[in-house]
Amino acid sequence: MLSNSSKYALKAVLYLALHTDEINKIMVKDISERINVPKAYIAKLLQELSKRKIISSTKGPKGGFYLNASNRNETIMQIIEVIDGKKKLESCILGLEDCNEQKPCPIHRLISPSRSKMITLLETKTINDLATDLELNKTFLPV
Amino acid sequence: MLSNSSKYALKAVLYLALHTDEINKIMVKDISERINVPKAYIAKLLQELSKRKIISSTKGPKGGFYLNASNRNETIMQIIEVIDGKKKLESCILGLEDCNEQKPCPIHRLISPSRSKMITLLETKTINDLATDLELNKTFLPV
DNA sequence: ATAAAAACATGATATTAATCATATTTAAGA
DNA sequence: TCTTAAATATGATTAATATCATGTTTTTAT
Ligand code: FES
Ligand code: FES
Repeated sequence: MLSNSSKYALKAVLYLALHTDEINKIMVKDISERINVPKAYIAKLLQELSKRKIISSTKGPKGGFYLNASNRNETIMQIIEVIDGKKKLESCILGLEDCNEQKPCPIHRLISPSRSKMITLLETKTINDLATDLELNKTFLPV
Repeated sequence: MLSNSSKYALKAVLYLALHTDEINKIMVKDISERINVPKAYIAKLLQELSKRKIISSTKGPKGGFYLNASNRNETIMQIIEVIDGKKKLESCILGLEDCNEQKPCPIHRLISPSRSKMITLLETKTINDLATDLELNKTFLPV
């Protein structure tokens, strides 16, 4: 469903949501340790997210990664899109070129409603929404 | 979501459902051509499915692969399980060791109901069900 | 100005999944 | 019973992901 890279990216961004802001930044070494993902690997992902303005960063001493208010309103899907590309979730489950109601493959109707629901949720929920759940201990983000 | 291998396997089994029985078998070379999957690749998958009794086969001249009545009542999920393993669909989308309601990850509640629905359907629908839809032109299986 | 600390850019290696190849076994038919 | 046509078993190669490494640029503080 999601690549390892997307999972890691999502974890990292949620960690940033809980522990950073414009004042309190965190560097890749610390993120890596806290979410238990290899430093060089998560660094590459964070750099990509930063380039696409999903997260923020500043170089140099006292620099690091963080989320600003605008970043917090990005949706889950935007992260997934940057890392995995959009088609991955929407493509035909049997690998048909294009997935639609007019010429559905044998399992299209079985999974399409559930999948659409899922996609809509991922497109709607923001980083902030998930961070709030975590803060209220409604959900958990183990290492 | 599904591996390439599972997709191919599913296509192949559906093709068998439409075009074979105990009398009329088909050999791997022909399946390969009709579903547009490399011969050596689909051969390996069919052999695995045959070993697990999801499909039937006989060796030697006039031999080939086919579905018997019992095969037709296998569910979609059984095919996926043989090829991909069950955990692939049920595992936590963030890669958490175990996915459950007690300690849900931040997106568990977003996707869990849809995913459960999907899994139930895959566990319920049989090869025969899908083949019937195809025969009635309710669904399509392009190459 | 300069040194140090951080992200950034780029590329190399390792692991896994996808694909291909081939020798062996089994069954049908002459 | 011998030849041939098929699946079967096993392994090799290739391609895609995941992982790691390192030099470059920017910024802060001396
Ligand atoms: S056509 Fe296959 S999932 Fe939509
Ligand atoms: S705990 Fe992550 S999807 Fe269930």
